[in-house]
Amino acid sequence: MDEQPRLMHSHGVGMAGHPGLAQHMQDGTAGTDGEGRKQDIGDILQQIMTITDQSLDEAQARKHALNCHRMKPALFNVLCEIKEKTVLSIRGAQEEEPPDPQLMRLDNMLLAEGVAGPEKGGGSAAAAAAAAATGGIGADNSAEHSDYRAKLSQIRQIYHTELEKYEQLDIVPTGGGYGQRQNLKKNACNEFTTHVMNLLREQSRTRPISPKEIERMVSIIHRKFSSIQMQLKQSTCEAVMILRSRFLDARRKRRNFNKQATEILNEYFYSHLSNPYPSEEAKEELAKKCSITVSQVSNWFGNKRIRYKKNIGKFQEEANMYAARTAVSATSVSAHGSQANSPSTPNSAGSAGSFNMSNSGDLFMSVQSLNGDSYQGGQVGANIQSQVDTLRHVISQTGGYSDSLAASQMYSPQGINTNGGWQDAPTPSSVTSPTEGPGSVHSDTSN
DNA sequence: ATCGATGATTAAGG
DNA sequence: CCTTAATCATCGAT
Repeated sequence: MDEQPRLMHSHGVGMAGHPGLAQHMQDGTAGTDGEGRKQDIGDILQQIMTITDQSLDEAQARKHALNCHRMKPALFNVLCEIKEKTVLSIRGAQEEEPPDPQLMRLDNMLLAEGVAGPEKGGGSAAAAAAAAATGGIGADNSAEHSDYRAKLSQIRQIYHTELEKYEQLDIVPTGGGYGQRQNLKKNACNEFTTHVMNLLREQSRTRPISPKEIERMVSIIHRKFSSIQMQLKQSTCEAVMILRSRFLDARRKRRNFNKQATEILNEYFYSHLSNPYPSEEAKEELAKKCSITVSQVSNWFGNKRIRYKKNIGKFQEEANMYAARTAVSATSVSAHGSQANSPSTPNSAGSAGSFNMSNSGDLFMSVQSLNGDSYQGGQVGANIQSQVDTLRHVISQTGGYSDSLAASQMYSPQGINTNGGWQDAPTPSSVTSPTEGPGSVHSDTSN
């Protein structure tokens, strides 16, 4: 495009298209004195100003005369050749790049995410509706999943409509570049390409534009559109990734466990406070009871342990409560019941099912805390109170702690000593806690 | 809007 | 794999 003035110049000179103008230009280039040049420019400007005065017919006739000039084809070819050598050789270098690995990666990913592939199912809206309609307990999960799918299909739709615009199909400049195009789908790329092609063909009547050059231009356009496509794919990938992280990252859709599950977990925790490492079976059982996964149980215990250890005081009340509960269920049958043989939690929330006192150490601890503060004793009843009394007695004998501060301090010897935690407990996951040797805990306590 | 509680993830160590 | 410790991101109450 930028060569236009020069080419026009060439035409003017070579073909005498505009006698007056050519004359002056020749004069201008030949003359060396500034005086004459200035005058030439003035003349040229004058002519340019008056060029619109010429009738259209006259211009057309002149153009026609140009086109039909006998020297035109030869000159045209020569000029094309020269242009080929000078201008086009510069950018002939980067042709036919190999398939971009990044593009392939993007394609693969889009395919894997179901964005690029064929539409599946009868429209995801229906699927989403169906999933949402199932309702019930699992509704939360499936609803979010369907929401995810709906969003994904939205992305997918945008992607496809956009992609179609930029897709390039069969623009075949057959033979000499004046060939016919076939199967032209109407989209931005093809429209633009044909437009440019037509424009260049039109101009090739007045400018030296070889068919080869048109072809090259087409390929340049295609490259540009390819890069647009690439960008589209890239941003689609990004969108999918964001969507994924938004919906599939469990952290982001965290739901608190329901109260019952928390109760069960807490009961297990506080009744095994000396060694709160449930075995694999225990975890499975807890998971089943709480309707959560085993790894969620593991997470819960991991979090609980660390948070309990970090701030025991904060958990006192909770500890009291669960310990008291355990104690109640244990004492209410007024028997030192041995464990149920399964690694089950002491008692399932609220029900008077399995009364078991996991170990006396824990009870001891719980009562210590009762001794300390804030326990109102409402539902517990007299037998607990008596135990409190007894233990208070014991405590006062052994340690001499008598105020609420003592309670929190008394927790630590349980197993968490100042040096760091339950670490001297038996190998965590290999111990099925309910079948523990009672003595060990006591010895722990006495430390 | 803010803030503590909480489930999940990550890094480091075994 | 397991753990701990730190951290993230959300929930839920205020």
